[in-house]
Amino acid sequence: MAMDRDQVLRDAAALLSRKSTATMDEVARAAGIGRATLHRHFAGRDALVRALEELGIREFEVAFDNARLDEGTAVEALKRLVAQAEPNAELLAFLVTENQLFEGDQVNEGWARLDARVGALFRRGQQEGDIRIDLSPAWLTEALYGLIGTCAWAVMDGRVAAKDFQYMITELLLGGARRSVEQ
Amino acid sequence: MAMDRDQVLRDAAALLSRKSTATMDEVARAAGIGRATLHRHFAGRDALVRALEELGIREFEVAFDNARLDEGTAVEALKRLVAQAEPNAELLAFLVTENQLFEGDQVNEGWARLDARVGALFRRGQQEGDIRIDLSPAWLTEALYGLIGTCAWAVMDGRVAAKDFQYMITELLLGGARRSVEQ
DNA sequence: CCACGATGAGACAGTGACGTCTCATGCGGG
DNA sequence: CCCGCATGAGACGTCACTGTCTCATCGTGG
Repeated sequence: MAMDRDQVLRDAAALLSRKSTATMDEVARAAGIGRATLHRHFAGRDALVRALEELGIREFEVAFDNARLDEGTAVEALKRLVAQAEPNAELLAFLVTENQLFEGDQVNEGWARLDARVGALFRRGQQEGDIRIDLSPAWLTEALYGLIGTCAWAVMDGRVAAKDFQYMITELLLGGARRSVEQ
Repeated sequence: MAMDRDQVLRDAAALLSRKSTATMDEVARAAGIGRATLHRHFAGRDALVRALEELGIREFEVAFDNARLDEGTAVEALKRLVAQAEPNAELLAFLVTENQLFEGDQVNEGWARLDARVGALFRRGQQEGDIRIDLSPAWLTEALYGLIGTCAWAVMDGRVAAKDFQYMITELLLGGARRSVEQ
């Protein structure tokens, strides 16, 4: 009976990230509930999107905490972060692409905080000599988001195996595609 | 007087990739034309999206040809490809995220051909020993698209300088973020 | 200078999604 | 066992977008 609000939001994100013009009815069916129930819990489409944003921020705050970004090397922390982010990758994919949220230059405070944490992680890696300094933390942050979203889509479409999620992202982001001598 | 059809499509892609629910009126204003004119050239929203798809495929076919993917090493060819793709990066970003185009598993033939060319490039790099074999060509292809789109957005939002476009993508995709010993 | 073609602005009806409502169903707790 | 509450299905009016139309304007070529 009790509708799993977070699960509904996750299903909505999975659909909307691929078909952003989806109807409220389509969203409801994708989540396995009726349209009326969807409207009972989210006043409208805007409210739904804002709830998605809130859930995303909340989940990633938790993921960041669980990844213990301050422990060990930045590289190790980044791998933990990707692993923690996986369950909400589709949500991230939706939020990254749906930038109508950030209209009017009033970037959401929560996102700014997350951006700062990721940026700080890359900056720490640069200071410790583990991360290249010719790639800006801002770009590395964007690239991390982009690769997580891209991989989430690739998994959804069956082009990448779900079990390879963390490996594909971290290996590409950290090591790159080029085959080095020592590898 | 003469409306630049391709430029209108590019402006539309830049807007729609960030706000996929944008109105036809918003698209027209973003392109600097009237709504009536937009409708004169594109029968409707579907026709507009299909025109975007066609333009994207056409432009990237040309970009691929100009990049001469068969010449030199795969790494060199990839760098040329990214450079050639830059003018249409926003278009690619829209097409990659707007996967409602590919409903019903009837993937557009043109896209399949482009995918095949990129995949073949990575495969050649793997065979020649320049590209890692533990990252599948399918994933590398997706990652390339994703990074181009992500970088296009980052440039649009001012988080990455436009002049760094090619460098940021190729260096991250090929070399990764980790600082190697010999670098 | 004139005529033609394209464009922008606005009006107009049609349409489809939205948001709200009611009612019947079904599960769970008391 | 029965009551209560959440849900699903459907109906309904509203509204925003759509697609088409007309008309005035503009600049371009003849």
